[in-house]
Amino acid sequence: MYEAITIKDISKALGLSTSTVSRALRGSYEISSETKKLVLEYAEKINYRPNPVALSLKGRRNCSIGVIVSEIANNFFSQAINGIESIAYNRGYHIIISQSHESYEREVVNIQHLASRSVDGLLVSLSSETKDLSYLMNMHEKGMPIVFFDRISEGLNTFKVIADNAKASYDATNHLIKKGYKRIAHITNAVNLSITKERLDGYKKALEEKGLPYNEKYVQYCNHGGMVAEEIDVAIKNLMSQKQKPDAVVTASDRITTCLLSAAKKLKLKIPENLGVVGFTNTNIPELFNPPLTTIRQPAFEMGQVATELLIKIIESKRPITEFETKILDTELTVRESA
Amino acid sequence: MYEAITIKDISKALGLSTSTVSRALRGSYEISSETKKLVLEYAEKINYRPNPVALSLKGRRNCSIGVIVSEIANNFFSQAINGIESIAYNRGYHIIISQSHESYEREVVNIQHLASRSVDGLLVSLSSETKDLSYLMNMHEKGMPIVFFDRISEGLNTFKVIADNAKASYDATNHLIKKGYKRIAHITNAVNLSITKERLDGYKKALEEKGLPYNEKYVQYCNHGGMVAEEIDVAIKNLMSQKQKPDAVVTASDRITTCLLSAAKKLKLKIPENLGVVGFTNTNIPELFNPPLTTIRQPAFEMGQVATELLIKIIESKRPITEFETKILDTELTVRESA
DNA sequence: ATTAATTACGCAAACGATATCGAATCTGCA
DNA sequence: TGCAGATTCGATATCGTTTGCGTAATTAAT
Repeated sequence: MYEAITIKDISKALGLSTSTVSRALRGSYEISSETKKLVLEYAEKINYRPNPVALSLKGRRNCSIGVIVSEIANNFFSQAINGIESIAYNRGYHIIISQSHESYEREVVNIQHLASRSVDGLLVSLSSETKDLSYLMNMHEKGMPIVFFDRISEGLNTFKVIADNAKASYDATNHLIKKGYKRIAHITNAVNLSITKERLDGYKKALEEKGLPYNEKYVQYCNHGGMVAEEIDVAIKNLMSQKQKPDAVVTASDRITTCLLSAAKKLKLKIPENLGVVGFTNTNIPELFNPPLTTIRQPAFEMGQVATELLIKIIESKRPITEFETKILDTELTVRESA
Repeated sequence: MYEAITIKDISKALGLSTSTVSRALRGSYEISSETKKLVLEYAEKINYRPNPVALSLKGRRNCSIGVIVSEIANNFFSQAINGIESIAYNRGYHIIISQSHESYEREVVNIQHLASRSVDGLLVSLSSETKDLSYLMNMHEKGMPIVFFDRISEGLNTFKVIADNAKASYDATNHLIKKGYKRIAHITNAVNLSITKERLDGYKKALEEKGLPYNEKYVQYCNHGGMVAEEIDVAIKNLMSQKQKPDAVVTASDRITTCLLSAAKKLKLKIPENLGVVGFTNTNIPELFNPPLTTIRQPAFEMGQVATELLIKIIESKRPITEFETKILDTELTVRESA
């Protein structure tokens, strides 16, 4: 197996004890400056790197952060991860990424694996299946720093970073209403996700304010967030088979938006004439779609950054933090041709 | 900090030694079946999980695989990672993902971090800056299993998994020629990447076979693979400022393709009338673009799967493997409206 | 000169799990 | 009864690092 230089190699070469070398490396005041210099220079010369595994075992900080998201192959999450990495890298942390694929079981397995590899903290965006948070609460109580982002839960008292989902869908719905659409549907994510509730609230509020009726049948849930293409087909079918077909849709995720466009193309539905579309999406090429998409863009990169800063704040805090807040970041509605 | 149940807790509770507990847990023949049963049941009851960090330190297998790619926010790589994960998960391995962001320095830092966290093996796709592989060769000689995928190097004798890039760009170029395009350009990745050479070869071969001249000025390299938008703008400007403007382009990456479409839109260039486009891209919605894209799709998911299977084969092999092969997977040309 | 304080370092235990070696108990056989 | 061999388990070293404690050597104070 791959073997590296250890502190023992240094101590042998220099005729010192391992403890002296260790302390010299860490700049302890107990070591004379000459010895320090000797050790430091030799370590530099042979390119010594402390073994993080041994450090972990000793219980010291690890300088690594575990990240769990449902799916990497998703613009929002890959951008968020880039934000996470940008901060982590600057602060000397490494990130370890896992995917839950919207499965509760895989979420638990992966998070436990991260914890047992002794990451210093966890950045969590919940799977759409997750209802029981006891495993996370357990870890949290035992002192594992955790910050939620995007898909959060009230069950855990810690920092949370989200987009202003309610306002975003309020704005989107409002925009459609202003454009003259009357029967606005909402295709959204799994029902128990925090983002789903937040977005639904904004959607309802906009309808209410303009005196439009709220029709339960106009809200379709995709339990796999659009990762399973069929569920979106079913959702669209459900919408379009109603007596009063909707004339516009607010879609709540990247996949849902694109699948809706595909379905509309198959059904020869003209956008925006037959169907207005405003979508939550973080694609960087909304203008290249046919038609160019009116989008709500979430500040994914910034969310990752803010969440990471908060997590590192917890990790590096001397005394336990008890006051937590939820950061809410603004979204951006960009009007193009789809509505 | 987060603390878990150890073998010591079990031994204390059961009045046994840690060695007995350890052996019982691993099913050693030296332990009586009653003791085994006792230990196993108790371990199950209190939900004991061996500490992977301690196992790593002991030098045993870790059941984790390090992955390094240039960019996660890239359809090809995120799909490849899903392929990697699908195999790894089934075989009981966890994956740890890092990004080089096309930087040699970050590649080295991240790979060394992965190695020092004692992953059992490495799945590597090189950054576009990487020329010096000595650090990887070093690890490889010391016994670290390594498999390259997509962006490979001849410098290391190990398994490699690539798409049939030469054939892919040959097919793409050929398709454009058949469609009547005469002056076909090629916007591609960094010059020292293996995929760049392979794709250029196929491009040249197609031109040669049809008796079309090869014009160096028609080949533009993007050293950041399109991550820096300007470099693509420059490439397009370089192409379009020539006396004999190209009438078609073969683009070599997702980003390059989409940036080209954006640029064409700005320049009011009509696709496919003024400019034929065939692009290497793994987007799952090529038909939603305007116009629908003629694409070369790489078998990203399968590449990830194959690479992972090979890596696990090396990891779990009793004796060192000395015979390595390079797997070449077929790509898929799908004709749509852009050419 | 004797004691106290300071400096500079080494010894050994610890983190959690495993493996080597050795020891205790039991069984079978002469 | 005595002894070899099998069976079952424990003590200990180990991985690489940190850390509490001990101690020798030097310096300062009385």
